[in-house]
Amino acid sequence: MTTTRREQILDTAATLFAERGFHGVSVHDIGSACGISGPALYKHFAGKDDVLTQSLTSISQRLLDEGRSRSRAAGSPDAALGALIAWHIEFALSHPALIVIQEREWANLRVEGRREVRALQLAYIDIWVDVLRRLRDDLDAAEARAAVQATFGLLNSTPHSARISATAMQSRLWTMARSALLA
Amino acid sequence: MTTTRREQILDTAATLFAERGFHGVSVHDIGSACGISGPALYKHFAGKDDVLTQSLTSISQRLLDEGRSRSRAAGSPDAALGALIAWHIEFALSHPALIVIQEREWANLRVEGRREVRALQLAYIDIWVDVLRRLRDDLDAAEARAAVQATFGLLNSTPHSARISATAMQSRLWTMARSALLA
DNA sequence: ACGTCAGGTTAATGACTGTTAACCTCACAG
DNA sequence: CTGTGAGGTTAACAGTCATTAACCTGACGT
Repeated sequence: MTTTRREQILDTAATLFAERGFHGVSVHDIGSACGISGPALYKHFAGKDDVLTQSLTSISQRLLDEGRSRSRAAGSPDAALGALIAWHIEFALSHPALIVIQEREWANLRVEGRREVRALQLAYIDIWVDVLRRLRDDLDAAEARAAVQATFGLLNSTPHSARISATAMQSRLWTMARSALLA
Repeated sequence: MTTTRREQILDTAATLFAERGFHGVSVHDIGSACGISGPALYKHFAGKDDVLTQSLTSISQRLLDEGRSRSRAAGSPDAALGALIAWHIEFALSHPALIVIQEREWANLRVEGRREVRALQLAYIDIWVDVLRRLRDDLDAAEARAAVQATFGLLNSTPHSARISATAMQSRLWTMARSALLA
């Protein structure tokens, strides 16, 4: 695999941020975990903030793109909902650190980046809301949005538990999310 | 209301920790938000760590005590589950900052405090697991625990959404949690 | 052969951190 | 009265932080 230094930094920084929080990690920590040391980070990023910003935007973009594509590919609203749930679970299980920082560290972004990430997150939510409301005409937009965000909480809980096998967790979360949304 | 300075510090510190994370808040920030300044905090706590520790243990203790009492007071496993869900929602909706730091900042505790908080959290989870397994004999202990933690994720998501009225949110979360657990 | 430049290095910087020390004030028990 | 202790204050501490500056190396196009 051809991981550039840049990607390596983003990866290890995400892990460290997930463990100790943005302010709990120093640039020395990040560099050190990459085999380089401290200020070398500035050859690839404008600063520590920039590392977080790039992480969060790339995560949000990826969730959005794949979610949109899988939802479109589905034949029915019901299939689309199932596909969205499966995709989110797949991502959360394979990238727990990214899920953690995406839901916890966006308050540490500077205004510009925060707006961008927020917009991407809202677009992702909207995909879910559209699909859900096609299956539940009793929900108005605000209620549907609340239900979707609650479901994200459910699916994003994996990093905090994870005692059973990945496949068992996968199918259990899928069932729980589906019945929570359609209840 | 008779809020002592000590309680005031715990309260405002919890809010600040929830907003910017433990390392993102200085003792000057905390004191300043209380109308006192900086080192005055040491007249009430052994240090910054101590503030977080006291916060988290008191939160976990309170969740556990009330959860245990409400679960015992219920007439049936089904009623007990409903009561547990209602209690957790009630707490999460009225103390969003406490919910946030309880699920996010326990890694910043020193070993002793971390063990204590972890034990309280596990005891709380066990109450839920016992009730759930009385209703679902198809779940082994590990699966039930995973399901309960996923439900916590769902219920704890309120601080990140909350656009609809409290009562609407309350009943929606209740329904979602119940059907997720019993699916 | 050679300049250039991407990607490292260490040293230095000023700001900010948690914590301690030394001092002040005032309510109030004796 | 008086003195004592709870609950404040500011000043000073050693460390750590993100960031910049100045310098080094080696691959590589020409």
